[in-house]
Amino acid sequence: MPELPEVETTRKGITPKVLNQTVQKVIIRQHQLRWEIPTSLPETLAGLVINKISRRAKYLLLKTNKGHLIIHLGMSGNLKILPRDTPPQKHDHVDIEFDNGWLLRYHDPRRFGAMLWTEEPIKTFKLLRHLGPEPLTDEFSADYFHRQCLKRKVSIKVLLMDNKCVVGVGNIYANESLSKSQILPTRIANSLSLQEAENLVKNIKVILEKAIEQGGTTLKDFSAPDGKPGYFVQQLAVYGRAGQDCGACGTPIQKIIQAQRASYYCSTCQN
DNA sequence: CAGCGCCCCTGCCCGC
DNA sequence: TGCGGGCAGGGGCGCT
Repeated sequence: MPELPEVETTRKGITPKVLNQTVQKVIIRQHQLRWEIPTSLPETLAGLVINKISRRAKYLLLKTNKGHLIIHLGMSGNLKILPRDTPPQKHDHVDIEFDNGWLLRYHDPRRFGAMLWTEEPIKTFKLLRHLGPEPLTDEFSADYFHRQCLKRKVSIKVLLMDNKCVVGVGNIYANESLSKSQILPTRIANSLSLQEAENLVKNIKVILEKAIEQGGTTLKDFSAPDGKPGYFVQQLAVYGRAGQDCGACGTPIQKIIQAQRASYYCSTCQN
């Protein structure tokens, strides 16, 4: 479900009801996510104030003065803000209740997500330590990206989804960025010219920013914490459009599998 | 280290 | 209508 724009939409959505609020109670109905939720989390969090809500890659970071609650939504997770006594439904695994009467509810059918706690500095936390730059920062520049390309022999699509190179670009936006940049997903990374890398970097930023503006992409069941769907799905040029005509030239969109993930492209527009 | 394939899990859609 | 197979927005991990 969530790539960077969806996680960012979630972060913005929960902030008004969660920031500076005190945790009153934590209910865990299902501990088994990607990693087991610490059994001690309810007692750890009780009474703590969430004093910052940020994002690193696709991880949401809820800071308290004792440590960070780290939430990942995996493929199918979402967070909802609900009135405290809303009855739970299937796959509603965790509730975090606040003093202000609102509830932060974690829902994740496939349970590929995670909810972890760390008291060490967030930058050295194991899962975050080796991550590449955020795509929407200046650190993710054409020069940087082209240097990364030159030393890699994988396809450009696979490189875009490698968190050591750049974070937050998942399958939808990798395909869409390559489409907009007129680069085939199968191109070997080190074959990109500086101009192509520059263009690709620019388009990744443009597409992610536009997707954030539109509340992300709702394919099946993603929605913001207030229940609103994301509207970027209307902008998709290639993702999920196998067999349909390319909007620019009419050639049917192709679908192939790379690294166990679907890639979509126009064989006329992309080279 | 780079590259690659394997999984974790549920739900839905499609073809028979 | 029922059932089996394939596929889905992620990404850490273990192997070569």
